[in-house]
Amino acid sequence: MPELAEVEFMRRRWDAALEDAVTSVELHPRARIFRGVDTAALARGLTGATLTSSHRSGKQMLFACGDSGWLGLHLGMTGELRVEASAYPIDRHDHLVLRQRARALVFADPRMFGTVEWTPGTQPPAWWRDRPPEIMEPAFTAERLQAFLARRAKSPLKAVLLMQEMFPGIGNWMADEVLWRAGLHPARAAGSLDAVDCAALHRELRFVCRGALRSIVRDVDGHWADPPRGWLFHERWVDGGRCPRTGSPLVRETIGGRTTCWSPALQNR
DNA sequence: CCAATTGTTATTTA
DNA sequence: ATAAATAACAATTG
Repeated sequence: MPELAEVEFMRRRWDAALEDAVTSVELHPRARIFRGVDTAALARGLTGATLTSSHRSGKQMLFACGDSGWLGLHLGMTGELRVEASAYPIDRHDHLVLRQRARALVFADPRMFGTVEWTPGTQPPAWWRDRPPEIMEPAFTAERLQAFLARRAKSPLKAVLLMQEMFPGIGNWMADEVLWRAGLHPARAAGSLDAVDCAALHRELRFVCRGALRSIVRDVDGHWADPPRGWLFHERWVDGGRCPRTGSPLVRETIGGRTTCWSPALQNR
């Protein structure tokens, strides 16, 4: 479920725990979510440690745990972070529970496509240093975008927008939202865009990321808020959904291996 | 029973 | 060899 802004929402949930010590750790060591992780070292490193800061890059989160180490989390398709009361009993799909004096921090993920990782020591993990620029940052230029599209010339735009190495945080609904706003057909070959199309794509990528972060991160009764009215988001899963701009029927089909919703009347370039 | 799911990666195909 | 397409992962819901 979680894309850029939903991940940011989850990160901020755990910020309630910063500067507090972890008194104990509960986990299911054999859960697939811990594939490749030394769970004994993770439990040892986190017990008694203090969460000192939290970070996000795309859909990846990183929590600094004092001098002890770094906890990396990815929510996959169905992961979530929650804050529960200190006596909260671990539930079936909760894979990692960090207990503090005042609360319990829970990482749950029914489908276990998410990942947990632990890097001991004071230096952040190598993968964190190599993260690509966020779409909102100045380093995400139209020139970089155009060069990337040229290297994926024959792939449909929809598939290319899901590539995290260039578009960190973009997922299925955000990709559809961006292409809809840019008026670009999701099956259009990435290498066929001229400078004008490319500029439009660049502009709408930034618009959708900014708008999603501004709206979704707001807390509404313990859950994230919806994107603004008028966004494709509100129509894309509705049977008989209509394009918010043209009022014409929307179409759903598999493009780039994912269910894609688009407006034939609007996305004709 | 069948198909679907807002993610990523390994494997297969072209 | 490389890029693109597909299967796989796992659980749940309709």
